[in-house]
Amino acid sequence: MGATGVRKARTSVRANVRRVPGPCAHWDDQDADFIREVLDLVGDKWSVLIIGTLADGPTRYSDLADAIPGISQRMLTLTLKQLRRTGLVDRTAYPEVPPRVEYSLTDLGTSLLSIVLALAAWSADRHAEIRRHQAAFDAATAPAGS
Amino acid sequence: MGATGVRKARTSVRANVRRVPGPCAHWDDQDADFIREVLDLVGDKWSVLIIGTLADGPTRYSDLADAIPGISQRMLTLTLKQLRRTGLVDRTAYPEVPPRVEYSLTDLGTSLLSIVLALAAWSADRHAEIRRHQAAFDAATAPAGS
DNA sequence: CGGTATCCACAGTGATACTG
DNA sequence: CAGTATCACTGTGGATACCG
Repeated sequence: MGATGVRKARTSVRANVRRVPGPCAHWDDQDADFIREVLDLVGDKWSVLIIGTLADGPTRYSDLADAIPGISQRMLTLTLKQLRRTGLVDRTAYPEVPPRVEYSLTDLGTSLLSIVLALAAWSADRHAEIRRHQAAFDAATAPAGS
Repeated sequence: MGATGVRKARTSVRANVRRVPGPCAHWDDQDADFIREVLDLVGDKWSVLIIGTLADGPTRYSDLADAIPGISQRMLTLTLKQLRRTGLVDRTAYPEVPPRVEYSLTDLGTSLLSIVLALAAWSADRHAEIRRHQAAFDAATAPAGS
């Protein structure tokens, strides 16, 4: 991997006592924006599903639609375009008739996939614990009323 | 870490040729739902910022509001509640006057933080590359018109 | 101080129909 | 087959005002 690590405190000597408008020790405002961008990209309803599907190899438009039940043509097209714009997926159109178009993960997309996989592992691992917390919280919060 | 790894192909022997309604090799529909839940949680506008700020240690409500410029009281309260419900943050109210309330990351929250940090590192690392792709894509897409 | 309640605007998404 | 166009709906989030 290349130069990893969130850029550290670029702003001179951050005093030992944090002055308020400094967001947190892990990233500065600038980094926070990058994270938000990636989160906006990946946090939408379909991106991760598409990336996961493409991880199996190049896939045709209609196969993607089949592999991801519930997605509309509109959202499939829109999300793919978004993903392409970010450089996460590639599009290859074969000038045949009937037309055939294949989408595939770029290296960038593959590198993101590994993080998504880590998140997936975390989700699966902690899912039960989360459910318990939710149940406990809901029980403690809404015990009023019938 | 406990039993990590996204649960693998529970559905008998998945034929070597993927039959369409199987989403992808990395997770099944069920896992996909878990991921979506976590993504919904973390993909919203403020959760990650709050988690990052709380990573520095227990923080008061008003300090959070100061540390995260632009957040409204409504969203701060709402997001904290959501985070609490999921078991990612703890709330401690001190029965003083004036009232004092501190929020802190739970172990669960801390474990998620490490993944978020990985994502942050990825963002910072690939940011320039992404920007290039976006610029190239936009140039190739909208060259028509003036 | 640490919230809650109400109203409103808008971006994201789905359904449907049409096109190259 | 692989999209695009249009419309309508809904959830998310901002502004503001009020409460314990």
